Amino acid sequence: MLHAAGLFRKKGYAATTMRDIAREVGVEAASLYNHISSKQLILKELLLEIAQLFTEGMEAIKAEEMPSLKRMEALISLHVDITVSHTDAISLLPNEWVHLEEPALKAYLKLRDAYEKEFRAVLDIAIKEGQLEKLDPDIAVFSILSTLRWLYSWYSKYKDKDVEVLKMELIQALLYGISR
Amino acid sequence: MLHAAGLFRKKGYAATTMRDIAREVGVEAASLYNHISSKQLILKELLLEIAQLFTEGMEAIKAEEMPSLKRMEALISLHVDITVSHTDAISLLPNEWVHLEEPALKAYLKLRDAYEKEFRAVLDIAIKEGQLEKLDPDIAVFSILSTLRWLYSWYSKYKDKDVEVLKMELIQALLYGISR
DNA sequence: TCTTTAAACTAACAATTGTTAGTTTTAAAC
DNA sequence: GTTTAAAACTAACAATTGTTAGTTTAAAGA
Repeated sequence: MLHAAGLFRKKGYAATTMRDIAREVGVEAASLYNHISSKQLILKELLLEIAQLFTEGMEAIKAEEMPSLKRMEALISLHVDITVSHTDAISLLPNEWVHLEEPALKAYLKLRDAYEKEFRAVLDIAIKEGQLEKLDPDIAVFSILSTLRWLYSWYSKYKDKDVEVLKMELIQALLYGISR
Repeated sequence: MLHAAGLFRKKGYAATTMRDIAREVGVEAASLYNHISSKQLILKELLLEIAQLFTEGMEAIKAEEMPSLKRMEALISLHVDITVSHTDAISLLPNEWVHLEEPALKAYLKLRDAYEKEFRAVLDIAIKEGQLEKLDPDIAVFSILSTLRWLYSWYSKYKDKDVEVLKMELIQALLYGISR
């Protein structure tokens, strides 16, 4: 599973063969089927696991009582935590989900869209409360999420970076950089 | 070529077959070979054309005399212009370049790395001149480029948006949002 | 109208794909 | 030491892949 994630990241789902994965594991391709029932299922489990982590993280943050700006900070922390702990798998979110087949595709998109909607809701409140510069919320949410989505590739080059420092710097750049 | 770009974007290079492209064009797969000599060459031409556009744009901006902050603005405009005029092809830059074979791969990476280096140099000067908040330049360049890279997917949802307005908003969010 | 050239077609190829069937090995439980 | 179950193996399959060869059609120039 971890081997597959690394290969999917490096070559993409479609270009990764079961024989590639098997070679990485040190086994013949057919032997993989004693452990998983299809290539497609590997992708599904990887993507839905990450999506689940985000969904649960969002639930926890919504449940806790705090100012909306602190909520934004918590969301950024959440992205950093998942990126650090699941670097390969999270790299599949931006693009490889297109290879999901139904019904997994619908399930994944449902989680993703719900997450984005809630992310945006938190940002909207922060803007409405006047805690962030008055700028197009569309642009703001897109800009912040772009950076957080791409974080995995940046993090791979700075693996020794302290995670808490990274969180602070991102919070600074993405939130307080544009706060008044 | 444009058909191929659209399919590569939607399904990825590896998962797009020559028969897919042919169907889109309204022709049999073998007929494509009267016009291009291989699938790989389509990818190479698409990616290197975009890389060339960025390289030339950077050249032009470097050649002109202006304050470093205006230079950053010009770079953002460049990204927006290329994104708007080549939305499908630019979507291949973040991931699909991994399917380039040598020697095209080296050529592409050379252009990309040179561009990023020069982008970073412009930002460094702006920071050194005290025109931008004092923050980790690594994070700043990563954050700005992430947003600009993902712009194509955002733009696809807001195709009717005025391009000049979009440029201004992005400049505001990415630069003056963090200026002092 | 005839010739020529570009571009379409059909048919097929060799290689690679995900996956299955059937068999042998490994290793833990008794 | 035997039994049992998990997990490896070899061999093969049907489908799909990029691409080539050879042929027919379309269209433009003479």
